[in-house]
Amino acid sequence: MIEEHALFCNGKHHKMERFLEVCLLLLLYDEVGYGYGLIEKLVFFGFSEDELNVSTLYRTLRKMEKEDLVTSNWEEGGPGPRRRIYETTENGKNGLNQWIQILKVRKSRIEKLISRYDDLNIV
Amino acid sequence: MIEEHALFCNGKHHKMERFLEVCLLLLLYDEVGYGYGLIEKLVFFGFSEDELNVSTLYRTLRKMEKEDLVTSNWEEGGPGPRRRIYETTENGKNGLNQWIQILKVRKSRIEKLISRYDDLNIV
DNA sequence: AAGGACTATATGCATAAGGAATATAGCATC
DNA sequence: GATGCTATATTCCTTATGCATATAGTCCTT
Repeated sequence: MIEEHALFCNGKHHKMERFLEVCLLLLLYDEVGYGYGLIEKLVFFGFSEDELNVSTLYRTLRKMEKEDLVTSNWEEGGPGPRRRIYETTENGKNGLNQWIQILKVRKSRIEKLISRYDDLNIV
Repeated sequence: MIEEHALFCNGKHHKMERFLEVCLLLLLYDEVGYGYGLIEKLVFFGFSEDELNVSTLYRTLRKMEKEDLVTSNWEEGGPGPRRRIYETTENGKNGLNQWIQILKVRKSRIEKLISRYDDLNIV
């Protein structure tokens, strides 16, 4: 019984499409960052450290670089392993603006659905 | 320039994952429905008639039936082509309850992101 | 009644997002 | 120099979804 429900709502497929990408654009808007370090900052947006997939993060950053939303450089000196430091491009900043509009639409759709659900008056 | 931004935010990939599925569960919660007819009702949730992909709709309904979230029967009599009439199962109703919780989380994440974006004070 | 328009459902092909596992490599510390 | 940690990268796979196309019955018009 419970297992069936778990089956329905299980897994990791509750991410909003490209939401990670938008979070990254926002985090990099006014300060640079690197892959591993960004993970901690993503907690702010509700990503738990184990929920967030490291490979997804790196793949996303590289993809965003290809699309000229961010650029990267290897860190000069510094302790520990080398870090690839990312920063947002102008193009990325414009893209963020547009994504915010899209997210507002998403939000209002969710609100509509929830309020209609509440109207059902389920016991 | 504008084209590049369009490139970033173009296409149809701004759907929330499995959002359609949840809308269908809600629409079928207290009254039955069939594929084509559900399209009109989905407008309520922000799906424009051309935005909504018909094949996606039918495929989604069939998938939900496989997962025992809905059941279907061919309509008896009635004018026009035969319709496959869907209704929600108990399992589907429980699933909806769970999805609502997930959507509340999604919503709060979006809100957090938007408010942080507003804090940037972009001209 | 033949043709065309419309309703309704279904399927094959392709792409994109993202998870799991694994690989590589430098640095730290003992 | 062996072990463990930090950091980045890649391969394989599944899922969600769009586009195009197929099928078939009904209705309307001439």
